[in-house]
Amino acid sequence: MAPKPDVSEERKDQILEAATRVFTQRGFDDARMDDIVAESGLSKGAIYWYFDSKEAIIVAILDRIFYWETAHIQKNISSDLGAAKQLELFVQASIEEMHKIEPLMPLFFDFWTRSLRNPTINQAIKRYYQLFLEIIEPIIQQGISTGEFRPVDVKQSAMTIGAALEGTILMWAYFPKIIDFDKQFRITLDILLQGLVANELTSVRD
Amino acid sequence: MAPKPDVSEERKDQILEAATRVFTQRGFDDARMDDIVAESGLSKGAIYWYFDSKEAIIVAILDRIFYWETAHIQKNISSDLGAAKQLELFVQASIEEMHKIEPLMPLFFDFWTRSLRNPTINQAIKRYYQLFLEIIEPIIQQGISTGEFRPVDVKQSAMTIGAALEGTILMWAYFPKIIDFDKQFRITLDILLQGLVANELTSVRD
Amino acid sequence: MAPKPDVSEERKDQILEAATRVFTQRGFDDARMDDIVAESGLSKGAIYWYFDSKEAIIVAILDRIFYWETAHIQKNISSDLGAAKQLELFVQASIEEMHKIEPLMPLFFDFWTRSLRNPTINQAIKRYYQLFLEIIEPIIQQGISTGEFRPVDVKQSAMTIGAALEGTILMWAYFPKIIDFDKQFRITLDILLQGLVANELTSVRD
Amino acid sequence: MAPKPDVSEERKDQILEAATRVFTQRGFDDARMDDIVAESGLSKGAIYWYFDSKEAIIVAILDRIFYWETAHIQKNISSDLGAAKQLELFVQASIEEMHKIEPLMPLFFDFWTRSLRNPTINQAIKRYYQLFLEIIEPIIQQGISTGEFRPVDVKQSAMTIGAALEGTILMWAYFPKIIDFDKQFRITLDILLQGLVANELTSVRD
DNA sequence: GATGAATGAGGATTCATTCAT
DNA sequence: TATGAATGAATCCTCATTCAT
Repeated sequence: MAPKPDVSEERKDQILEAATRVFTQRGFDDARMDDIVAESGLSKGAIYWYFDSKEAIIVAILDRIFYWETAHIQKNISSDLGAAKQLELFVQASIEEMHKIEPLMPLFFDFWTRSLRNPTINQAIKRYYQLFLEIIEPIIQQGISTGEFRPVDVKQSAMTIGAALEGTILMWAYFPKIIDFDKQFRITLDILLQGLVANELTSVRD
Repeated sequence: MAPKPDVSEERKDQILEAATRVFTQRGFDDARMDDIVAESGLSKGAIYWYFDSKEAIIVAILDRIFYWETAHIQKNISSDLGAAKQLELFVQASIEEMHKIEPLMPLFFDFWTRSLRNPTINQAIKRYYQLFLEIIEPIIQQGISTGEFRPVDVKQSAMTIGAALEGTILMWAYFPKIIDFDKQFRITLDILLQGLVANELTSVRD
Repeated sequence: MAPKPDVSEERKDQILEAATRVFTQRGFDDARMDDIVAESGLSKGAIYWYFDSKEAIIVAILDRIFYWETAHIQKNISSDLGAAKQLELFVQASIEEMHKIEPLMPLFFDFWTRSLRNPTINQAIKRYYQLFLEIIEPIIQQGISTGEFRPVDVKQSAMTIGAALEGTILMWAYFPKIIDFDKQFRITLDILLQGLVANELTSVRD
Repeated sequence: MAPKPDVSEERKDQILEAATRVFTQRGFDDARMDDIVAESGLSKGAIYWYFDSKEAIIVAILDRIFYWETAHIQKNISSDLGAAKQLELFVQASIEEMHKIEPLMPLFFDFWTRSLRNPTINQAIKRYYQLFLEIIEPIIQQGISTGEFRPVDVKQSAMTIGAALEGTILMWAYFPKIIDFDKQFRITLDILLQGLVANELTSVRD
């Protein structure tokens, strides 16, 4: 008899995809395990065979999303390019990613809320943002070194860029019809770059 | 006989303050009505006498916060001042407000999450952000008119500023030890202003 | 100062009328004291000033209805008339009473159910039925004595008549559109009288 | 591995029997789900696994009783017999059924009361009474055709018989010690038959 | 007499999780 | 592996009744 093929990963995918749909639609707390059972087409026992608890499913979903996201973040933007150009490329890539996970937005709100009381989720999000900043920082650093950017504080400036992008996503969740996401991202980048590039004014403040 | 003094506002405050403490600490979904009962020092019946449901309580809390916040947002920043200066003052005022509601941050995550499925909460937050933008826009408009700022798109630029500030708050929730809130806000403002002020470079791109 | 007029009875009426409306519409168990408060236009305290409990109100309503009903039952149907004629008059009077309390029918169901566990209500209903039978019995007795009726068992025959009328009311509650109440009552009386009057057949059986 | 035997019908029976005992004893509104849990020997969850709500349980009980009753009502009383004889047999069968459901009488009061506000219960009872009438009507019809009965209105006469029997049950609930159920049923039948059979008197009235 | 805010025991229902099969 | 019936602690909310004013 041929060894039974391992369907573990397949089943887990099946469950996580079903759970993602359910969570997206009803929110973590309003979603019922039975909803996931129904949506997945599996049985209650099967769900619990692959995942210890509802919370474990939530964490697994987060892991997948962030693993996937992380894998796609361009870590190796060629430093041959100018810093501004690199940031542009990075923002461009971010926009593309954003559009891919757009339908999952509701999940992120739940993750944010849950991260306050679930250390695992908190760590995952933190790591993700960290990674995000770790890409921006060297670019800014390069920009300053080459004189392309003003001698700003690298970490704080990176944080400003990251915050501006994250904030745009948040605002967009409330004004999806008003905000043209791509355009807004580019406008924001434009202003930020203008604020970073070196010119005779070192600071607007006296 | 002295007329019985109306204590209903007092009671509502009592309940909302207790609920705020409970929700902040345990999150809306993990909070139990009994926690609020215990924390408020009132009875179960009294809570339900003043509020129809647990959900009604969180809506009332949001209303109070936003009513209070809204009342304190400086709408009348003197237009005698330069646009950059006005933005500075606005950010300064925002920082001060932020510090006042800092302990309530966990609640905002709950608000964000619940706003996806509770239209009342959604509207309240939307209105608040709207108000926020409506203060920034005229300042930018003035800056452009006087030539102090580049001829940027007013609405989109206001959104950039708003998003940057909101995003900073979000990031700060994850890196409270790393981010010096006040400094970060000011750095961000500095970069944004640099990006808005008029100078020979119209755009860093191309 | 003129002595304050006693409004007790007036208030009690006010409460009982409101309660009757509420109970009729929602049933005893689904009705809330607050419904009665609202319907009566009085305060919670006032209700409890005049009645000790919800159950007391129910009993009071029953008492009023049965007192009123009882008072209207024709006890002194002239025995100068034939027994059949007397029964006819009695049924005629019953029909008229029925129409008066028709809107209260739902209450009777509640009374019936409650009488199983509330001795006071049970006694009241029992007394009422007893009274009913006590009117019919002498008529039948008279009919037998005068030879107008067959020598049936008086008590059991009275019960048959009473049961037929009560049963008609019950059926009518389920088939209000099919049953013409007045006609049905008269048909039933007709058959019963036919069954009671003396004729050569003493019994249809054997 | 032997397939797990389907115990769902068994469980439902178990629950409905326990609930019947509880409802009979305490009445629907006074009965607590915990009483049913205790009486059934199952868990709270099991009860709710099989029935959606307390209301659903009483509906199911009614359904079973009426289904069983309906199945036992003799629809095929041989028309070779005389109409009077058929009615006798029918009443005899009814008496036997009555004795079987005698302990459930208290439930019927709850059914009657709830039928006012629960369409499902209302329909069930209506259907049952309808069925009852549909058995009596053809017998009367036959009696009239053969000249055994007077030319009475079939539907109304059937209603009279049905009402008399139902009414007897109702009265008996109040005078269980006074009424000898079987005898009373037979007396009633006797009078009704006497009222239906043809003889020279067409009507007792004038 | 009258008010209505306050009480709190009680109750129906939910739902994550378990486990015998 | 997989099933789904069974568990029962937990939870929100109700509502008859009370009582200070």
